[in-house]
Order: sequence, then structure tokens, then C-alpha cells
Amino acid sequence: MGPWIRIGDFARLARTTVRTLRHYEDEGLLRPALRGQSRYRYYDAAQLLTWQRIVMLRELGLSIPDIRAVLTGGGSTKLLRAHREHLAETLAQQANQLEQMDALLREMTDSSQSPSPLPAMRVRSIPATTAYCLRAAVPSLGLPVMNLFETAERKAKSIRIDESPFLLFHSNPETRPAIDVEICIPVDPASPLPGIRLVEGAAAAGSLIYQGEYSQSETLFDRLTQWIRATGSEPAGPRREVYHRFGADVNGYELPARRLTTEAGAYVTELQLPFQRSP
Amino acid sequence: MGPWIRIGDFARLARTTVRTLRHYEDEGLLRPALRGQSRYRYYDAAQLLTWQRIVMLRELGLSIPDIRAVLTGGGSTKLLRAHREHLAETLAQQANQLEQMDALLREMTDSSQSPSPLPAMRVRSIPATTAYCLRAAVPSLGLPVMNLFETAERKAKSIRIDESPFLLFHSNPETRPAIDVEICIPVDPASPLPGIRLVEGAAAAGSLIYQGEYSQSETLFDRLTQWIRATGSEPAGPRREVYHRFGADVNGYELPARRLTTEAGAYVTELQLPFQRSP
DNA sequence: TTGCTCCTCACGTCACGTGAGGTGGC
DNA sequence: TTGCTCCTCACGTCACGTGAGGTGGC
Repeated sequence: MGPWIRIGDFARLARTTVRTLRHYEDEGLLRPALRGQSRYRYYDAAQLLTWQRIVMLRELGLSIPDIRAVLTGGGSTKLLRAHREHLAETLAQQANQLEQMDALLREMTDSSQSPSPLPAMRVRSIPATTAYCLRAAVPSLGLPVMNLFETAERKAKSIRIDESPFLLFHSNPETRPAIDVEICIPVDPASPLPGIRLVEGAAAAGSLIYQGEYSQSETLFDRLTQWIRATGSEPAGPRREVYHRFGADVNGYELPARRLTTEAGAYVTELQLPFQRSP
Repeated sequence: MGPWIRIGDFARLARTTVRTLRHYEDEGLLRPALRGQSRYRYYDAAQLLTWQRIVMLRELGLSIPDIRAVLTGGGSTKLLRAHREHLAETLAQQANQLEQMDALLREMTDSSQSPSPLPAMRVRSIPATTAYCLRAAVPSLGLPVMNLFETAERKAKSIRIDESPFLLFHSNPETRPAIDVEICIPVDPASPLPGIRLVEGAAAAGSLIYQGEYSQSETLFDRLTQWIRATGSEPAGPRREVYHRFGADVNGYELPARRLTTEAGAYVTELQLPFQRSP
């Protein structure tokens, strides 16, 4: 055969770099047709066919081991089909990223403040949690809820685990103007105790963490709702308020948890709002 | 402040790993609120706010330096907007990859052979080339084209560069049944010579390399055309045949090029078909 | 013979994962 | 006091890019 093509010329023909050709040789993808006594690599024009196949597969996003497998795999489409699914998945994720980015830019542009503070809304999943729960209709969110927490923490004391307690807002028109809430104290799922239940999670929820007094919750929940609607989704499932750092300013509140403060300005609270794609 | 949260607990709260928290400290993204005489890192629940912002930006695909810039950037959206464009670009590329992958799988499934050989069709761009060109209507693709090549190579000899010569098929109904072809010999663009012109490139073209006699071209061009149509595009611009390794089996053919063979079975030819999205 | 191309290491990339080997806090 | 958690290196990842320093072919 021949005449032989030196690596530089072959690289120009193939519109790639010398380094890449050497790398693919190391990886066993494209061995030069001739390596004689001199250590020079000599290629053959027919190797452009193999080269073309390699580039095609690389442009489809396959890794080098996968390309090797496909080239020597005798026409099986199994690996290619698996990779197709992978591509479809990442494509959907990318589309989501773009949507989130647009929502963020809208938030920052629409904000009345300038320069607007960077919001911290994001999408997360919520795992299911085993918790000691107390559900009740309360007239307001202040002291009555505090009392429920106190009771619940005391009951769950022996099997409590170090996760943040939270509050579920069950929207229940029948109890209005009272508010239908459920206090949840995470506990060890292995220890049975009356009042324990598995609180279901959510595949996707808007999440927002803020610092300070609870009076902000109302406004922030509204912004969270708007933000979710703006990305083409609808709230689905009860709102949650998760207390990452909270107060012990009621007399007699026996708190086993370790993240406490006495100043309301230091509270750290997470708002969560499960959602689903709008139909 | 306090009470202090140790790195393991903070990692669980933030649903991340200890390693990631240490890494972000190294990168200056999230410094522990306290590092005293002991080398332990102690965090503060309020740092969940910063953490939330970091995760949000990371989930949008920003690099660590970019996240740092956005966090300290005082609410400027410039970097975010730039990244948005980047996301949109890669999204379009991914969509293309998926389309190509589906086309490939169709090809392999529809193929009459089994196991089907891996085709080597792919999309590439064609750069513009300065070439010495000879256009003519020929009755057939055999000897007349050979003669044209011989003439052209001789004329371009002094300024020829080491790139593959090619043939353009201008579809011209007026010349039928003759074929309107143009022979192109790549030359140094700096050297003027009558007959030289800039042959325009193509942003996107289907490309297929094959080995052997030219009689295969017809069939392969058809497959290339089908493949392009199947991905929702239409041929746009003249077909090309690029001769990477070719013959010198006509007497008197003076060939300056270095990639020659005497066996037709060793010819290496690339078919190119520019295309555009169907309207 | 002069250059130009070629050669072989070997480090760098990016955001962490994963040990190795050791010490301090509840 | 025993463990459990914490600590600091430091290598590995993936597909090459980019020198460094040196030798052989037209």
C-alpha cells in the first residue's frame, strides 16, 4: 500500500490535531497503518473511513471506551440505544436549566430594588420523612403553633433525630377562618410510637430559605408561588415551613434540638412548595 | 452567635458532602463562620442562605469562579445573561445530537444487512477553498472527467497545495443529458492565476467516506440524501466528490499529488452534500 | 546541511470522590 | 475511656492542550 501519510498531513486531511491522533492510538481507536523501525507514524488514506466513524460517534457524545466498544461490537445497537436515552435525559435537564435561568433573570429584573439582591429560590426534591405529627385547626400561627410544637417535641423526645422540624399547611376550606396545620417532628423510623406517620416527599418543590421573623413567610410564599407559575407549573401538595434555626422564647418550652436561638432576627426558615407541570 | 454546627451536621442539613463543603471553603465560596484554635470547622444555620444561592447557581451550570463572581457582583445580571446564551447554545447542540443519533439508529435498523455495518455519515462544515476550476458539460463521468483533471492539474501545478481535489455537480437541466461538472484543484490563494476562484463552503453538509470504485457514488449519494431528508433538512447547493486517494490509470496523467494508487479498490472518496433546515 | 516535522514524557484542566494516615472532641 | 467525627494531604477522573527537551527524515 501507500504512499504513506505522515501524522501532520493526516491530521490536516482529517481536520484534527496531531495530539488527538496520538491519543487515539494510545486508546486503541486508530492505529497507524505503519510504524517501522523509525518511530514515525504513517497512515493510509483508507484510515479516513475509520476516522470518520470515530468522529461521528464522538460527536454523538460517546466516551472513548464506548466508541471502542461500538467499533468492535459487530453492529450491535445496544450501547447506542442506551446512549440515546442518556442524551434524551440530559437534553430534558438542559431545557430545565434554561427555564430556571430565565425565571431567575425575570425575578432579578422585575425586582423593585436595584441592584436587586440575588434571590435563592431553587427547585429541589423533598425526601419522605418519618415524623411524629400533630394535626389541628388553629386560629392563628403564633402561640397556638408554639404550644403544639412544645407538646410534640416532648412526646417525641426519646426517638427524635437531628433533623429540622416542620409545619404542613393543609388547605382545608371547612375549617376557615381557622388554619389547618400539622406539626411534624422527624423521628427514628425504626421506633414505633403512636402518632408517627410517614410524611410523603415531593419529586419537585420550590424552595426558599430566609432569615428573620416569621412575618415574612406570607410575602415570600406568594413570591414562591408566582415564580413556580412563571415556569409553567402549578402548586401541588401542602406548603411546608421547615425550621432550621428557631426560637425558644415561650416559657417551659423543652427543646431537645440543638439549633436554637433566642433572637427572632436569627431564625432560619425554609419554605417549600411542591409543584407539578401545568397540564 | 451559635450554637455551632459541625461540618458533618451542616452537610446533612444542606444535603451535600463534607468534601464539597471543604472544597467550597478552599474556593472562597462558603467559609465556616468559626475556625478557632482547634482546626474544626463550625457553621452557622444562617449560612444555609448562602449555601442555597451557591447550589442554585451550580444547578444552573455556572463554574465556581462564575458563582464567586455572581455572589460578590452586587446583583449584576451580566454574567448570568451571558451564561443563559451559553445554555441556549448547548441546548440546541444537544437537540442536534439526539436527532443525529436517531438518524443513525434508523439507518442501522433499516439496513438490509444484519449485523449492519456501522455507517459513517456525519454532519460537517465545509470551509471555503481557493481552487483552480474548470467547468464543463460532459456526456459521462469516466474518461472526460479524467481528462479535465489532467488538464487542470497541469495548469495549477506551480501553485497547487496539498489538499484533495474535488468535483462539483452543478445540477443544470439545460445541459441534459450532459452533466454539468466543475473540476477544482486547491491552490495557494496568494498566487493569482486565471481560472482561480473562491469556492464557497457550507455551514452544514452531510459527509460520507467510502473506499473503492466510483460506481458506488450513485447509490451512496442517494442514501446520503435520504438520511438528510430524514433529519428534517433539504439538500442545498451542489454535491461534491472529494478525492482523498485516487487513480492515475490514464496514460499521460501527470499527477503532482502524493496520494495516489493504481488500484481502483483502494480509492478513497468523500461525498458531501450541503443542506439546510426544511422551511 | 539547514529547517521542519516528528518523537516521548509530563503537567494542567474541573469539581469534587475516595482513600491513607493521623489527631482532637463528645 | 472508647468510638465517632474531624483533620490534612494527595491521587484519580476525561479527552485531550500545551510546553519541554531531544532526535530523525526530506
